Amino acid sequence: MTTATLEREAQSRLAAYGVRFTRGRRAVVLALAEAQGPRTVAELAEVLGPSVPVSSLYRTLTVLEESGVVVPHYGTRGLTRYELAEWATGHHHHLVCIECGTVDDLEIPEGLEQRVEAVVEELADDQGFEPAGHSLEIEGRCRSCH
Amino acid sequence: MTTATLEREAQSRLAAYGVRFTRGRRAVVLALAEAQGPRTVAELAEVLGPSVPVSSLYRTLTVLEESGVVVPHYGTRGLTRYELAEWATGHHHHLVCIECGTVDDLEIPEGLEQRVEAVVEELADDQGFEPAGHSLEIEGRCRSCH
DNA sequence: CTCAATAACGATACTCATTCTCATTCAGTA
DNA sequence: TACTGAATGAGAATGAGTATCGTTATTGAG
Ligand SMILES: [Mn+2]
Ligand SMILES: [Mn+2]
Ligand SMILES: [Zn+2]
Ligand SMILES: [Zn+2]
Repeated sequence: MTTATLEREAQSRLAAYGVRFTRGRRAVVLALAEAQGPRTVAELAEVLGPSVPVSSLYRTLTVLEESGVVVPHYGTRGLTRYELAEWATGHHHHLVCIECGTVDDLEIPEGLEQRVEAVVEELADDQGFEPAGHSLEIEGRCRSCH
Repeated sequence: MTTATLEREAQSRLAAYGVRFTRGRRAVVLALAEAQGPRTVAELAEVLGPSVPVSSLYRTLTVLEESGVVVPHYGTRGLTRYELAEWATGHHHHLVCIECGTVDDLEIPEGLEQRVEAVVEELADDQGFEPAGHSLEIEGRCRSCH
């Protein structure tokens, strides 16, 4: 997805939610587009510098989440991470380092993906659970933490 | 697994880690054994009552985690949950309610489990990642939150 | 273009889950 | 029983995340 398309889509979702696509919001969306996995507020603050103060960063991420532009990820100790929603990234999974906490994106083979989805539908139904998505994460030690 | 076996195993792991299996630690292990999914400190405190003060509960869970008796679960906003490790529960997955945050245990068919494991090994290897486990979670709305 | 009206921003105070500290109590051993 | 390190528990400290509120930027009517 090109940057222009990404911006247009984000713009449109924010508009549908009834808010503007401001400079700060654009900066956060673009920073997340550069990332190879979900990012913490601290990591984003590092990349963005003082142009987006931390209090604004938190508020921006909340707005982006509520408008469906980003999704939160809670897979690592004590820290919430954010990434662009699946309309932007495509469906994918994660490698989570249990040592340093970094999270990287990961694609899995289409065949497995389809079987996972089938099982998700079936099991969820059995339990009176209304499925909205699934996450498959591989936990272990990343290259740097071996 | 019987309560007696569970206690013996927990005992042994704590001993290997060099600490005692005290009354408070036993109470926490048994409370987790009763649960149908990972539990927050607040939920455990509710069940355990004042016999295990919150500051002790946190410390106890840290010790149990370090000795391999319990594992943390970070799948819901802002709260860490704990459950008995897989040697006690068997390998399983979770249903996570995106509305109320409750998490329930879930078994998946053996066939899928094996395929997931095969893919985990293969993909992790490709990425120079040393896999230690995986988690497959179904997100959606639970019966009470439909 | 000017001027309200409204949205967004940013510094700061606050909340609350979790961790730390330290004085006290407990358990194992001689 | 007395000694000693482990464990406990009350409360203080920490820090990620949220709420507040005065200021600034954007919008659109006139
Ligand atoms: Mn991702
Ligand atoms: Mn579980
Ligand atoms: Zn790592
Ligand atoms: Zn629910």
